[in-house]
Amino acid sequence: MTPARSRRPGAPTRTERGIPEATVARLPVYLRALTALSDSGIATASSEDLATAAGVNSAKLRKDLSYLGSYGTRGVGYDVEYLRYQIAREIGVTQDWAVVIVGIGNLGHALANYSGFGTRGFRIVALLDAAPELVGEKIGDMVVRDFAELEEIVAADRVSIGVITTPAGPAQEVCDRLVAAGVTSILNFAPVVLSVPDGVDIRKVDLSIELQILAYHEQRKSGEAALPPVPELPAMNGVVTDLPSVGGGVGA
Amino acid sequence: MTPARSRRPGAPTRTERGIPEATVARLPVYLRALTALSDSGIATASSEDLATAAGVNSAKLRKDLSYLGSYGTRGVGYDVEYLRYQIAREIGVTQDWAVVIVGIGNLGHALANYSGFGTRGFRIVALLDAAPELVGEKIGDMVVRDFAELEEIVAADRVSIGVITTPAGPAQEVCDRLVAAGVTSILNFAPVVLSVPDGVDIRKVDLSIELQILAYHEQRKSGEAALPPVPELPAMNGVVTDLPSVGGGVGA
DNA sequence: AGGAGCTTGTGAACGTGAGAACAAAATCGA
DNA sequence: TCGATTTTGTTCTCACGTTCACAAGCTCCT
Repeated sequence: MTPARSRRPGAPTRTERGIPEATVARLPVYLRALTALSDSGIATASSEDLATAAGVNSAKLRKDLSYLGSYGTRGVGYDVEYLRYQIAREIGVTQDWAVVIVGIGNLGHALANYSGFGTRGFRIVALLDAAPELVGEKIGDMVVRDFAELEEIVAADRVSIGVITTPAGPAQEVCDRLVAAGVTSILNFAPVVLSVPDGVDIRKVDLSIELQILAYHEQRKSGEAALPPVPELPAMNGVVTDLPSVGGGVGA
Repeated sequence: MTPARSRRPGAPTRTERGIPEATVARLPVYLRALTALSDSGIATASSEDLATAAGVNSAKLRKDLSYLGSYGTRGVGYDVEYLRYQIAREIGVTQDWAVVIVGIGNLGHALANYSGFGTRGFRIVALLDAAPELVGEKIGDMVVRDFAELEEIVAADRVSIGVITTPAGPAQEVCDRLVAAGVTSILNFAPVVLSVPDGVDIRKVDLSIELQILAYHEQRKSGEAALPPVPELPAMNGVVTDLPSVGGGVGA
């Protein structure tokens, strides 16, 4: 065997850059699992414990964490509080991010009422809508303001994250205005593909797509033998195609 | 060369099984793009056109479509209506799927009010909540019913898809009840990892995770040089860890 | 003090997905 | 009728992500 007593050429140099995207997407899940363990009074957890709590494979979890650094102790596990802080810092939720929500329809309302933003990494600084009948409405301790005030608000509060909960129609225009105002991250609930310049991050949440993916698998389960044959240029009655936005309210 | 005049050993046998998961997740996007093209009165589209509308690479789109069969015409493109029908059929939205929503808090309200389910592949058959003060409330043309009626409703309406919009606490219990009642696909908005038996599909939509992913990239953009050094077992004041559910309302 | 027993961190194998490139097939014009 | 042009369907290659398996390293017990 003769295990070459490990002495790497260069220092390990914590990667600090280049965490795989798939790993980034799981870090918030680990953070939540760690919080749950912490609330249960558990001070130390093995990768197996953590993996179970987060619903993933333990090898994957260990590899994911290894991108952040070596925060565990062999033979023992991870210190829950310490690891929790490290992940929170890596994600960036040890500071508060200012957020605006555009489009105060049903979904915008729901997000605005959501009473957990203030002290938890994200701070809603404005609810915006272009419909005059909505402007001035009170939601929780906030008031809906006119979409025209966007630029002013973004500049004043250093807003970097925008949430779009408008219908599909005005979404691209709203997006363009957000980007022009200086927002560099967008969470889009409208059922459209938004185009943004390089340097702007965009993520999409789409209820209808999620349901359709479930429907596909559901059909596979129940319909095994009942699949209709492939029709040749069929009668097109009752073709189902799309689901409109959950949000609503911003006019042109 | 001697191109063996294509005559495959067996019939081409449309795969009919084994469409890659990544492709399945994009089919609804293509469906939406096709609907948009159709609404614009466009009868034929090339893979390039479609790819632009769907926000993907044209080679990827062609490969995705090839899993469904050969529905295009070389030198011409795709018949919009025909392809739209084929994708809708493959996904399974040419039929209606019965859906129940459990947890009529802010988000549950928003989804219930969402006026696009009826004629579009999914039909909400019940809104359920365990809180007595919510039961009986009218939302649109539906009435909130008691969660205790779940089993009866699932059996009567052949419900196969359940949407969970409760807080984290009761989510697993609600999930277990749904599964026991016969639901085999679940869309979960509660911020917990749900465990389900084999054969049950589950998908998760999580606002706080999406925001945290954006925050990570945002920090990378703005914080380049401002990253604090790694502290050794730091003071844990103000650590941000998690965001509670958007939904709410189901009591134990 | 030394060995037994755990658990992390990581190298290597494997599988899936993305993109480039091109042959096959269809239309259109001469 | 035949060649030029267009666009699909598919093959090949590369990159990424997942999982296995194990050496390194830590603690605890004797």
